[in-house]
Amino acid sequence: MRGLAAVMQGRRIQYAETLREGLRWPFPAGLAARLTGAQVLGFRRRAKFMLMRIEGGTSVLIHLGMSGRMVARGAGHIAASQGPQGAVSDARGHNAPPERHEHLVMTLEDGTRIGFVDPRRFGCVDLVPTAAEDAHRLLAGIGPEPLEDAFTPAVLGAALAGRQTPIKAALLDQKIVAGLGNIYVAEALYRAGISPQRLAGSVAGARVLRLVPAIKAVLTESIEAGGSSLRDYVRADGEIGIFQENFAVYGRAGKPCPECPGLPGCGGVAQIVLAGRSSFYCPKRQR
DNA sequence: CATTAGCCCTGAGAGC
DNA sequence: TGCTCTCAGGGCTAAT
Repeated sequence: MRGLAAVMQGRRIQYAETLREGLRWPFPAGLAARLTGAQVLGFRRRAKFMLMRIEGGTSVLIHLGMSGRMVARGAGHIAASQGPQGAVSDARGHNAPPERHEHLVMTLEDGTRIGFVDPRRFGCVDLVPTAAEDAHRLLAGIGPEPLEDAFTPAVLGAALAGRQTPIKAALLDQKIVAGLGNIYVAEALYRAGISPQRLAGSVAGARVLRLVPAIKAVLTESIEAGGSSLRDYVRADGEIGIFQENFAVYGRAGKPCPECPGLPGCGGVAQIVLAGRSSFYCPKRQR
């Protein structure tokens, strides 16, 4: 979102075009027309959704899903494309051929072209009145923002109390806390020394006191590193985030965790499936 | 109500 | 080289 804001905030969208009917859901009627000619007023984020305020009291709600990315190119911006499609890096403006899996294109007056690229099409775009952003059906009921001061051990502890589901599943539940995904849940639980299998209701006392700062630290550090770039994700400016280099457990099955450097009898990071998702943890450090 | 399985998609990598 | 199989930053919906 910060990358997009740097490119789009205060600028006017000269022309917008949808290149297919929709992604996860059909694009809202008149999306391209609403974007065309509108000035971009500002951005905010709620959970994993970006909200782009444009003229006319409208906001554009954007979710990148699993494989989505916003790509800015032309007018001096570095292309985010990679591989064989990299040849379009010096293409400018709206006449450039669409990148593979580019579904929505916005061209600014200076020729910058911003594309929503999403191979798996799990992402979504919708329009919502700016005055009622949080009333959108996809945002209603979402839990507290983990980086805000209001997210305290007391608040998380209350949300987890009585829950019989594994803490891993509870933290992925956006109604309990907003914006955590599979990677950051794994990393936060590692730092807090909590097993992903532990029942959520039993995460209390000292464990919640460790978990809340662990969540805040993981997210803050990753944002500072530009995010985590696995497979196809790149930021709007084409640079990749580098937080994946700091993963302690995610994707590191069998390798020693940072705190247990190859001790005899230690099998290293374990991988199990919880809530339908791969979970990585150190059985020695996480209880 | 709380929790889980299925499903929406394409692409990359592993194994044969 | 090419095929098949499995898995991947998410989250809605139906079933249990």
